[in-house]
Amino acid sequence: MAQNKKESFSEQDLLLANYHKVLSHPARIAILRTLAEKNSCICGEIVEVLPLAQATVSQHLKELKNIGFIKGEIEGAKSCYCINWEKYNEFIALMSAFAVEMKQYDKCC
Amino acid sequence: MAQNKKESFSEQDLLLANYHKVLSHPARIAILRTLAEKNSCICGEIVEVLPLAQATVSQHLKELKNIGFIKGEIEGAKSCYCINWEKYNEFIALMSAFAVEMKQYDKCC
DNA sequence: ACCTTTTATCGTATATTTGCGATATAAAAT
DNA sequence: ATTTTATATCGCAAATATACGATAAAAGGT
Repeated sequence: MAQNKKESFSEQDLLLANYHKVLSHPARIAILRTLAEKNSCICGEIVEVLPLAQATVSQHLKELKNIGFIKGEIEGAKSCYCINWEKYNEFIALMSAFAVEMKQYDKCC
Repeated sequence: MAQNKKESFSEQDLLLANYHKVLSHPARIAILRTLAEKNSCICGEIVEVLPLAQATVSQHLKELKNIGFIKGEIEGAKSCYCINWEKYNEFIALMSAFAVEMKQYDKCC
């Protein structure tokens, strides 16, 4: 970026961009899908399904956790992850609000 | 990336991730909002509003155009941009489908 | 106590993104 | 014809993201 101009943008635009950023990698999309489908949440199973090393998957899981899309609990030696629907819905609501806000002006070109 | 593993993911996950990627920068969110609000579409006006150089804004516009979220027409020396709602709606639909698909399994943790 | 299993983190290499000045292009204005 | 205005593109520097091996940490099994 040469210089970081991100702080010059509005809080709302930054927030929305950050949500999108977390979903901007196919591995993280695949992790969410796997968590939902498998209904099992164990980290090792995710590593098995993805074409990535364990360290890499762990990193992606961390990003999903940081933004709040998933929750993680340690169960003995294993880690149980699951989707945090509350947060996910919050994001969907934010997106919808943005879309509605935009569409009310739809008279361009 | 050391190695590019992106091709190992499903078409659907790649597509969804790419849409999100374009929206993962506050400048591009701000451009969409500006296009919708101003209802005017002239590139110069966007440059004025954003805290970025003209070259940088032009680059962000290109990315939005590549994915199809905006359309651009040359009007003499100026460029008129507008939101491509068809494409935007396509993305929203894809997202919704993903959310619905996930929620049907919601029994985790 | 020791080994195994499972996951997180560190360090590092490589790839990609971001940002901008300089320049090209092309139409409009003088 | 020349200058001005508006935008796109090139080339490069800096910042971030991605990937993974090595290693740490922590619990379970023997």
